[in-house]
Amino acid sequence: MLDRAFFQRDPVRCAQELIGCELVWNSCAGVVVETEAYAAVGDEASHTFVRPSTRAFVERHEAGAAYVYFNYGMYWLFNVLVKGGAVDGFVLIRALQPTRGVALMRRRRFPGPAGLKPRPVETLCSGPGKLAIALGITGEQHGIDLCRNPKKAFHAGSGSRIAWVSDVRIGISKAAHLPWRFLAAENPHVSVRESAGRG
DNA sequence: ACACGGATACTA
DNA sequence: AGTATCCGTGTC
Repeated sequence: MLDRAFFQRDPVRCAQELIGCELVWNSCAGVVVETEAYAAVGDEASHTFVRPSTRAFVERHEAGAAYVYFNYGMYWLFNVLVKGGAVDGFVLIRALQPTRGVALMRRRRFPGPAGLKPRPVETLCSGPGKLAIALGITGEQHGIDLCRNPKKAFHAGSGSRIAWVSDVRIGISKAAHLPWRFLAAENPHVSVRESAGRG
């Protein structure tokens, strides 16, 4: 399980090194294949820029705390607090390659009677809203310590370190030019492929 | 292309 | 109270 020291560095470096790690969430798990870094200071796209409540969250929680928030009236988005390095911030987990609990993920993502054609595994966690549904992450887990319980934690990736590429952040209207999105190279489980000419 | 839908932080 | 905004997804 990744310890607190892992998250006591700057968010960009954490976002890079989380690629290839495994996120374990109860009986489900997946390899992190897409992340984005946000800085707590000077980053217009970070909640800390406009929300006093988020700035208070940074103050009151330790590195490795889960920051879960509700967006677009429908989706929970899962971040981890990074604190204690050169700058504080968050890493948004944007996509996973499922490794355990795939059947349960499929039930959560596509409830109701089992369809005649099952959705491909690449669609289960290929986005921040999708992976929260697939893992069962909600606001109930907001603020929990991800360095305490191995059943809700990041774990070092098995085998060799996965190669990542960087790209601009997506889905935001401000400070989107920063190359703070990181993806596992040529991985079909990411939300959006890297734009041309990057890496 | 568009609808879906709620928390947060503004203005007043 | 009313308004603008928001790190998204599925279907049109």
